[in-house]
Amino acid sequence: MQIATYNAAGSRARLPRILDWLEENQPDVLAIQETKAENDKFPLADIQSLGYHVALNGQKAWNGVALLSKTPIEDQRNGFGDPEMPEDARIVSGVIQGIRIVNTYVPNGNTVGSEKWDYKMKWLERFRDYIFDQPKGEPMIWLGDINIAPQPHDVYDSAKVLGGVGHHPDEFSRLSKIVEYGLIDVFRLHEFGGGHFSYWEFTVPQAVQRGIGWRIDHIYATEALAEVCSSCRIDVPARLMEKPSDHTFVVAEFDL
DNA sequence: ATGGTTGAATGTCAA
Repeated sequence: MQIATYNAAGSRARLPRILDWLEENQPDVLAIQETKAENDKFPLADIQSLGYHVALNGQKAWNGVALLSKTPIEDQRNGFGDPEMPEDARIVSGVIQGIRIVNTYVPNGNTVGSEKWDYKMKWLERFRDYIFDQPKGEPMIWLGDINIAPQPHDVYDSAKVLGGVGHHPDEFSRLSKIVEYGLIDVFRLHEFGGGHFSYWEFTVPQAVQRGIGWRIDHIYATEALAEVCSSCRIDVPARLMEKPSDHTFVVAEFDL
């Protein structure tokens, strides 16, 4: 089973990239973030025509997540389902082939100390409870744009950006409390070194070529699933194609 | 390097 994640930075603007990648790679599941479209504006028919079932949690202009699957998606759940939390479209989850798949677009945080930063901290704390509410012992995959590069070698220059958004101790501690549930970052089962990134800022010229990137798009799996994860790769060439997103695809293979 | 680029929406915000 191949499962992938992609922050599209606009599902309509990125439709050619999405369709090309689906046709070429034929993943069983693709989790998309930043669809930036209300559900009725998502390019549903184009994706369905490639044989995918789609679960949507969209909103106008910003955020928005989608879950694509070759097999039916059961028990779709959008958001936290918590009246205490804003209803911005950042979570879509469903059960695919018996596995609970949770696709998230974690808040960016903008600037350390800002209102958006405070929301990111609150969101991560609430998401810890969301994960811990999942039945223990059942297989689960959490993937998406995590907006945190948790280790020094997950960013191009840790010393330079440490303490800023995306590479801050307050993010590290909150992410740790989520994965304490028993979630394993499957990319790090296969790659131990630096220089592997999934996101490069639009505003940095030749960022990919210069290695100025971040690994903030992750795939986490519960232990039994992680044990059968045979590969996890980042599709860097897809970031170099025409009209790319600022992120690229991360894909993991599970031998089920 | 305090600008730079992009998307969605159409003035301006978010990333």
